[in-house]
Amino acid sequence: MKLLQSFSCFYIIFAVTAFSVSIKELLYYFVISPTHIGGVVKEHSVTIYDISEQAGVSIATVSRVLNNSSNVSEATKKKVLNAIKDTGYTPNAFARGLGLNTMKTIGILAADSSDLYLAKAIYYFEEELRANGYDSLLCCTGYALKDKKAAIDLLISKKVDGIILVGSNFVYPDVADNKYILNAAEKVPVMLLNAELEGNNIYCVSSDDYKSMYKATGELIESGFKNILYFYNSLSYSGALKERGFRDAMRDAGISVVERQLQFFEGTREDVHGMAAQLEKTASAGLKFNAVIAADDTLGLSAVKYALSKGYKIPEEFSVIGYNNSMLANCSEPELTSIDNKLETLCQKLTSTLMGVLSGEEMPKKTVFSGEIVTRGTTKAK
Amino acid sequence: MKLLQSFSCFYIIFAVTAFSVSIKELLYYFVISPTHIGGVVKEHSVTIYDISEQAGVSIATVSRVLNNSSNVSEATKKKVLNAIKDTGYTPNAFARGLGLNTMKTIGILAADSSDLYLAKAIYYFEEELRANGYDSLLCCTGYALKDKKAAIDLLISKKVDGIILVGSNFVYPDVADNKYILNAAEKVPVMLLNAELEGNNIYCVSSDDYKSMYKATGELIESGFKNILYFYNSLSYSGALKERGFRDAMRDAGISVVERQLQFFEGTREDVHGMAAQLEKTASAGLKFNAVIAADDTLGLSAVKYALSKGYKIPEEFSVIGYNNSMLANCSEPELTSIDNKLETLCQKLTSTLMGVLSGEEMPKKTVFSGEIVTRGTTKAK
DNA sequence: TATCCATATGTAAGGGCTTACATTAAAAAC
DNA sequence: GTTTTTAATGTAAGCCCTTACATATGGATA
Repeated sequence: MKLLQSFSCFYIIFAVTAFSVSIKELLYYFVISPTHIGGVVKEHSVTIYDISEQAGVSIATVSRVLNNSSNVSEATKKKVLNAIKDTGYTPNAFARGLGLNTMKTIGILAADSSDLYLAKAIYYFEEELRANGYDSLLCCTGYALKDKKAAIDLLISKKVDGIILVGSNFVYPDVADNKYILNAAEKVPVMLLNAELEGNNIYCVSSDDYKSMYKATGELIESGFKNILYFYNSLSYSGALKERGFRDAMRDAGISVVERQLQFFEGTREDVHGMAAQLEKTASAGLKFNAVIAADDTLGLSAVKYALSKGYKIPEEFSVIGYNNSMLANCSEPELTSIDNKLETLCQKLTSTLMGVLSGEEMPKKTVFSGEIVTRGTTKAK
Repeated sequence: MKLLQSFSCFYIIFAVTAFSVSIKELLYYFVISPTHIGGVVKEHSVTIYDISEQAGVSIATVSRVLNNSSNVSEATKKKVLNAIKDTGYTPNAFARGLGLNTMKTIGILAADSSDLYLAKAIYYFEEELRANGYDSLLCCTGYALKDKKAAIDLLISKKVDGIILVGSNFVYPDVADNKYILNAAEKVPVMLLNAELEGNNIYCVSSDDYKSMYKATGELIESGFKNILYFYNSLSYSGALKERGFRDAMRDAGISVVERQLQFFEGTREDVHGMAAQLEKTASAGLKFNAVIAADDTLGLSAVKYALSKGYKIPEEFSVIGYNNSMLANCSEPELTSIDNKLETLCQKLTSTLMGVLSGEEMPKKTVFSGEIVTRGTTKAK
């Protein structure tokens, strides 16, 4: 039996080679045919040609029906629509995109889409974009520069109509490092959330992190705290603003700041325990602090955790202010005072700006919203 | 001056119409040229033709270099790569996709990408997919059926190679409502995370939520709690499993359950205060409970909040178990015992299954992982 | 009735890429 | 030195749409 099979197989190959068809081609057609994908045999998919044939019209007419173009009689329209329904036809977005050079897609870049704040931003963007007929291509890049570059190239090759950089860590202090954004902006509009960068075709929407942090620090000082620790985990553009806000507020209050009073946390953004541990370590290394102002709610929460573990009375003996006013602020006990930077507003504004740019309107290159301190249990009420 | 302008403009139109160019065409070329997009004049973008010219080779060779195909001499390769670098060429993914009928893109559908758990899942998927050379098209659908349908159609017309449905709320109790998934699966493989559905080209990866909940309830009972409130906010597939796990565990322990002991929370998934308020209301309506088992960490956290507000000693007088073992579990004080359903493992498995399916391998239609109770401060250690 | 238009439909040319097949040049075998 | 093989490159067709322009058809206008 086995022998017979081999034989007949050989026979076929022989017969075919007589017609000068290569074995490779043979394999191609009979074995590794690319129409066999995903476990389903993809029957040659339905195209406008099939529709045009079935409806007895030209492909141009079909296309016109699909695009709701003018000058198609009701009768033909009906015929075409029926044919579409019968065949279950879906237009091929590639072919369309190739012709139109747009796929109505916006690339969204975020370092980490699971970060509470960024996730929220992505959600708002996706929602707004969809409402405007655009889709979102999501790329999470991590925090390394070269991955960000690669992701942008990829988005551009996918012909996105615009790029949104979610979060300030796309803009670097060193100007040269931002070249990759300028390059991208030569091809499509680039939108920055919570970061600023001058450049043609670059638009920025951000919250005034400097002012927010300056004000928050000021409030802590006013309510009697002088030994304030600044706790941060990002060297981003807005990170720098926040830090400056803290420093300036301290300086303006005549309080000097030693460097180790600014604590950088290197671990992951969710590691509440690690954060609390770092505060503990800092304290036992001799630094005295009875208040923490954090660049992020998670950091703020860890400070609450630390203070509770030390038995401090919050907010009388120990105060904490977080940043972003995320749901986390409601989770600790006492609840966390936090700076709300109006994320939803920012995202809406950014999207509408992008839409304006895409339709050729003149749009503001820079929009800044101011934040607001939401007072909860970790600071004294004024 | 104004007049002069008008005049010269008229002159041009006249001159051109003499060559029989329509006004429409004129407008097309001079005013609404589609090459003028996003405020930047999109110079006719670089194609392989430009590269081939500059490198002095054929387009086929350029393509071969781009695809790392065999049989290109080092010398030509270098020439081509230089030309690419010089021109800043990026391949047009549409054209590529049109030929290959794939854009190496997977559609990710989630009801709400800002939900802590779903966001994490999306993050893992994005990461895994990228590692496999695929991109992610993200659609957030909300929780309404018809929006889910529309989103799927959209993804299919964008020729995604597969679809991942993140979260169990894509599968409905009523079989007829799931037709839309079966339809999608006729075109591309559909992957379900934390849900199950029989069907050709549908693959499910989930955690054993029934067993986890059964076990967790059992532990609460064993440590002496009988008045357990089940707190949930989702009527999803896995939601039903969890509920059954709870009910069966109670029944098997000989404890009868009244319906209002199962509390459904209708508000948003982040509204910790609303959740706590509902527990408060339930208690003051006369239901006695000294333990809460929650279908989600946020719900669990709200129970901790409630218990603290009542002055209960946790975990001795009041115990809580959450679900998902998210970062929230580390945020409360005491920290929340929670069920870890191995999200990362699930996502990895799901992605690798999808990759297998896409390359034509036979893959398991259903994979189930069991969860694990991570004991923290809201339950007594065993 | 002859002329002109508006409306409805068709024809064909891209758009940028991949790839089977054809061709050429160089190396290996004779 | 001639023939065969192999490696390197080129040619051209096809992927499925959109749309400018050409054509056909009927009705309104002169």
